[in-house]
Amino acid sequence: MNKKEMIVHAAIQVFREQGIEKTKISDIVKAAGIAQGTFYLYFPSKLSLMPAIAEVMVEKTMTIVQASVQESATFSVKLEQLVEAIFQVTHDYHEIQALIYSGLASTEHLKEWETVYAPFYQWLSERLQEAKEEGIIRPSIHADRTAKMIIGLVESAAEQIYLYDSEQEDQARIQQVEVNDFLRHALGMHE
Amino acid sequence: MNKKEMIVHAAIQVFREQGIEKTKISDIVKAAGIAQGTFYLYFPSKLSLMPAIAEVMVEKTMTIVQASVQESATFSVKLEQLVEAIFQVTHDYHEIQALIYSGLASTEHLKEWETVYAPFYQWLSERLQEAKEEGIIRPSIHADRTAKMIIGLVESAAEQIYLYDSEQEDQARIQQVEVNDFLRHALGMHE
Amino acid sequence: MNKKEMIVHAAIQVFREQGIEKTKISDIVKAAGIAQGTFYLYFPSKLSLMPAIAEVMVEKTMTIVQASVQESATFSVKLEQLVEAIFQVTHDYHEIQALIYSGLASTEHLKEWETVYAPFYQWLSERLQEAKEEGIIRPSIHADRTAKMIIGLVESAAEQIYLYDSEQEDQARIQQVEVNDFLRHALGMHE
Amino acid sequence: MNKKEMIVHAAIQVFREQGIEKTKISDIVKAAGIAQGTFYLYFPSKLSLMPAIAEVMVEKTMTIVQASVQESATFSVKLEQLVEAIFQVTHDYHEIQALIYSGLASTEHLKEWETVYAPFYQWLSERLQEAKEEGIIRPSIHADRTAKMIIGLVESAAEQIYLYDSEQEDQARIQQVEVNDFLRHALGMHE
DNA sequence: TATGAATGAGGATTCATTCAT
DNA sequence: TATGAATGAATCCTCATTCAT
Repeated sequence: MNKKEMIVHAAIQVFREQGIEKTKISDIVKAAGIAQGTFYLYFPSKLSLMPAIAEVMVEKTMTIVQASVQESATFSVKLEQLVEAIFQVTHDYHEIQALIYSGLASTEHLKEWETVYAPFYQWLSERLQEAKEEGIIRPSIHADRTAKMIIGLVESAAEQIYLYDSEQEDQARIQQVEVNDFLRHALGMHE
Repeated sequence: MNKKEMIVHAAIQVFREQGIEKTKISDIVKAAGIAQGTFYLYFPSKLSLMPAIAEVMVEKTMTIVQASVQESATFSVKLEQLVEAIFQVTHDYHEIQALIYSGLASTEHLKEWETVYAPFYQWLSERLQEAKEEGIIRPSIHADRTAKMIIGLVESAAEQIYLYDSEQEDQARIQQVEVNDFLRHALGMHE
Repeated sequence: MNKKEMIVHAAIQVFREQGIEKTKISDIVKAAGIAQGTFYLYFPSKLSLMPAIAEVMVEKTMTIVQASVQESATFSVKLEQLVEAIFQVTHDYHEIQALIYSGLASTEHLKEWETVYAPFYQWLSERLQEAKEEGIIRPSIHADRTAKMIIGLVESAAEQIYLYDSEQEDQARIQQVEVNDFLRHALGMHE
Repeated sequence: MNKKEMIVHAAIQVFREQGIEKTKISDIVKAAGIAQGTFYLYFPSKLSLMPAIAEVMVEKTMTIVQASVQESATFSVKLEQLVEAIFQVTHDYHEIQALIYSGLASTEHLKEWETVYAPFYQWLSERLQEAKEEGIIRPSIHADRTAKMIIGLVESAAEQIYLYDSEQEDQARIQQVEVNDFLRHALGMHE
């Protein structure tokens, strides 16, 4: 892992522990095990870390999603596995997701959001397209748009749980079932 | 408009222009046309503004929603009008929504989120309950949870538009249709 | 004495003691008995102090010159008194003069030099003009130019002493005599 | 040109462009086209460059002076040629002269000033001595002191021009005539 | 209530200098 | 000799907060 990656990973860790506002650059470098000045060789400011962090987070998500979703499963199961994976990532990293969101939103890095999320959107879009061709979901589904909508919906549903009821695992289970049900109907799935 | 409101409105304006992080209290008081010290007569800190801002925003949203949704309309139409209203508010205030989100999320004001959004959730939950009782939507719908899910979905769908395609009104139209379609199926509406 | 003046005087004192380079803003504020931040209410940087310091120094010089030079004295004596005064000021403040020079020279404040020195130049120019009219100095003297030349010459002669022989008062005496002699001839004075 | 000279010349160039204070060693090495660490193989610090720069400047001056002043000319003409040469050098390098002055003055390198200027002072002192022996200038002239005084006077007169009227060549001409006149009288030259 | 100059702790940032390669 | 990434002490500067008026 090179220095830049070390900084990003240290930042994720520290941000999770104490939030962005309260995190000093000195905390990040301490966690990364590098000198104060070294930070500035790679990033001009704290906020400029955000796109790099977002990228890592989406990669993590993709990794978990791809590990969770079995190629051989039916689309219906795949969808459940996707929801499961997103709830999982949100559970593990919900502080970070809020941070990324605000970090990207509050800066000029907005445009990078699309780029960063692109592989995730694309992956789901392809799965939807297949399902549509197999007649498993209603033909009126527009794969690209629906992919974004589903990811948005599931993330927001998952965040709601950990936002308010951060301890209650039960709530997560119930919410997840509800989301699956909601999606199945929304997509017009039969069986 | 009293001083407290002046501060809140000045803050919304300045936050929209330069983001939360880059905004100093001195910027806010300058915009509000008051003295530095006066701020502290009304708010103990910059972040304590957030719930007040969120409240104003949700009020704006509720006002628009209630103005848009006709009591006499069918549930199906009501739902469309709700989507329309949320897209509208998001269009006008999408920067602020990100700010509120990050502002509430990054502080200890998290708990207030629920309070602030409560009237909106409740309003939709009641509409869903009615529709369920009238047999217009599937009986398996859990009104409270679904209300949150719908608002989350519609907001995230609307934000996606204004995040990337902030100028393209057409995109908004198409996305809106898609959302309506998605919701109708998800709720299991017949007719 | 207002805060701005307090800062300028503290800066002069500290610069004399330890030089510009080695002086931290924190040293200046400590000497001025004010808080760190207060400095920045009045000056944006250390170098921006220079014109203000130069002004004070020229005022000091003018004060000493005017106290030393008797209105009733002959021009010849006035000139000697002027030389005496400049050697005096240079003796007391030679560190500062180098600082002012480099401080003004190394920044964009060059134009202010003229303004700051103007009253001194003018005072001598008027004396020269009088002497010319009285036939005490040669008629070919151009009062304005010669005033600057004399001040430049005497300052540089005085600095040379304190630059190299900073302790040797004798050297100063001899150099002063030499300068007076030089000037008397240069001006074509017959007593 | 060896590395040491490359560094000195790069430093002169960068100092002229942005002043001493604002110049980082990294700027100098960039201009010199060498690596950061290489600087320290030749100079222990930024300020230790100053004597080397001063030396180069005095060499330049001496070269111009020696090229301008004809051995065969009368002392009167030699003096004019000297003034001409100093005005020339000041015109070309007045920023640097201020820098050297402040650079040498603000450090512990003060003693080196004498060394660096020595050949120039000595050259003029010898010319004055000759003129004195030939009875061309008044016998009361002290060659060594007067040499320093003259160089100080001419440099300060020249700087005044380029400090304020950096574009006005006419001013330089007039000032030069005045200086020559002033010197001729000061030295008590007949013929 | 309202003011705004003053505060000073906190943290960002710089940059001369080092040293393993 | 030459390199340039890494260092971290030194210092700048900000800005939330206070308080005398």
